[in-house]
Amino acid sequence: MQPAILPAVPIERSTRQRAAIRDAIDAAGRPLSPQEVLASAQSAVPGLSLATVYRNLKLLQSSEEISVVTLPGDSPRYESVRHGHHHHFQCLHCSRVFDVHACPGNLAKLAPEGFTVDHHELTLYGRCAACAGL
Amino acid sequence: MQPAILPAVPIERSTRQRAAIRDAIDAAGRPLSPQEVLASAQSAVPGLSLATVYRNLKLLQSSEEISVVTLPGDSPRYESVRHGHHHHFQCLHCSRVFDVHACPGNLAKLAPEGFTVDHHELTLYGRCAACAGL
DNA sequence: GTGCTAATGCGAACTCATTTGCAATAGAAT
DNA sequence: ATTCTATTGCAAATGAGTTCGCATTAGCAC
Repeated sequence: MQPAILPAVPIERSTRQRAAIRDAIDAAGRPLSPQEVLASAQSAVPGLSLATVYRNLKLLQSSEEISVVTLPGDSPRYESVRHGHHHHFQCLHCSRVFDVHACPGNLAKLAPEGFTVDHHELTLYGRCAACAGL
Repeated sequence: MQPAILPAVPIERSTRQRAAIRDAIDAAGRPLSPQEVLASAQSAVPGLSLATVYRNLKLLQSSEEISVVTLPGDSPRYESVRHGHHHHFQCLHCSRVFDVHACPGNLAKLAPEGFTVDHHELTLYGRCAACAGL
């Protein structure tokens, strides 16, 4: 239940697989699912396995290069850490997730009396630009 | 991927179990997990099983008495349908979910160019009143 | 009360994302 | 080139949540 406190552990070696995974996430500009990472990184490393994607997603989190994006009712996505506070948009048609660099802000006051707000997650749903006409 | 279209199917019989489950959800005033429904409804029907809770959660959804609340990175909760548009608060300490009857509103404009916003989900995180001092 | 069958309780089975064991491979320091 | 061991690919295993098969129980119409 206690979330593990992950010190920024240095990664030991540099491998083609890890580079491909890192590049896929950096290049995407949006949070990717493990499957999406696999598909994208396989164009650089065809034999790449899903287990390696998972292992590296965990390593890259430990080294604080990527962060997890959790969405209501869907499995986690991963994105580069550089982005500051922002939210997400999920397309109802293709299920892809995009960044939304805006925030309604000042949501603490929405909570009931006696509740303390620490942070918040906002997810917009609709059609992404690519799926708009489909 | 296509969400099943559930017609409001009438429930055939009324049982003690179903009544207890319905009452637990109605009385809670906040979305409950299947386990919470079980625990609460078992005070009325001690022998109640989790399978029956799941079966009735599904039935009560079909009959449009309850709706599902999905949260980032957590399993679904269930609540009475009567509430209108609202959001949720999850306590970081006890994991319970509460209703937030407020909405920042007008979020469609936050989406990127070419994106269409259909609806949105907002989840606040922090300490609930009961866990404030813990 | 009788009969029909929906609903229940139990445990086993399933789903799906994620993790792990293990032998083989390949960074990188020497 | 050699050595050491982190990393990989594969397949099997895990785990949490949810569903299902089946014999039994219990609504409800008659």
